[in-house]
Amino acid sequence: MTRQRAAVSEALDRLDDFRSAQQIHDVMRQGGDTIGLATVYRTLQALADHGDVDVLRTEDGESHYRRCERDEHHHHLVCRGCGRTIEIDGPTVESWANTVGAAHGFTGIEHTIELFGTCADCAAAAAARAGD
Amino acid sequence: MTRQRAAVSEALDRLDDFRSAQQIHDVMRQGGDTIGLATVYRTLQALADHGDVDVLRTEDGESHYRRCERDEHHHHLVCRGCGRTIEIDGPTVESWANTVGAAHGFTGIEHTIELFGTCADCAAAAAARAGD
DNA sequence: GGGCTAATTGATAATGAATGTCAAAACCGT
DNA sequence: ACGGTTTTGACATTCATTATCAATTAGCCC
Repeated sequence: MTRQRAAVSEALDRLDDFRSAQQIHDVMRQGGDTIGLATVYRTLQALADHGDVDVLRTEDGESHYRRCERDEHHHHLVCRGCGRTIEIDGPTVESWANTVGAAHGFTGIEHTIELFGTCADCAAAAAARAGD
Repeated sequence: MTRQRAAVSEALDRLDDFRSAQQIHDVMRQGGDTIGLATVYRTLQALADHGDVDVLRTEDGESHYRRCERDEHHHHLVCRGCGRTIEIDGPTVESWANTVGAAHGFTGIEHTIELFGTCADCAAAAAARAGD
């Protein structure tokens, strides 16, 4: 463990929604950390491999990272408006995925599941704006 | 409809698994079509917007396209070995997604679900190789 | 602490998918 | 065929990510 890796980990603790590697790098520099962009990328990837951060591929192909709270396999429900993220587990989908895969003779099933929606706060805000 | 758009559509008919825009462009050129890369990108995107092709984001951030067989919303089960793709629908997951979203006060739920596995043929081939 | 070796860092260059540009070419109703 | 609009495509550009590699640092034995 190096100073830089610890700093990335700390930065992730302060942030609580998905951010790109570059955003994390910017935040760290503004917070006074001296760290190179390449190192941020490397560290985030290492953390992701280790299962310490969640990775989300945005629609335009960027990877966004976020400290994950739980160790087990899980998915996300992300608000389109504010980016608030809720970690969810789904025994239902896990078994569904395996069943569907097995039904077609597939083994070693893995799955990618992400949910997007508008959270109650953002929906209320949108309604207020529309009411003006 | 122009000659180029028709050609892309035909190329997609011949291909039956997910290919990148560049691969499709290459195949077309080798097949004698005269078409620019930019046009392939534009056409694929238009087709995707129209729901005529499925888009899959690979792990390294590339978009892969494939003619889709059914009109309704559906997901994919893709073989890691040979790329064979099976289109699946999942009333189970659809309702699960909405239920989970609603439970957290989210509205307008959308979801991304992809399944990956090893198909029976590829599993058999792997077993044969291991047996040597 | 001093010294040693291997791993890590970071400025910069390179990569590569995807998009913007814009003049030339193709389309279409008349 | 004609004029205006749309589309095309070679090329340049953007931008996230990865490779490079010399300089720095971590880990460790004494």
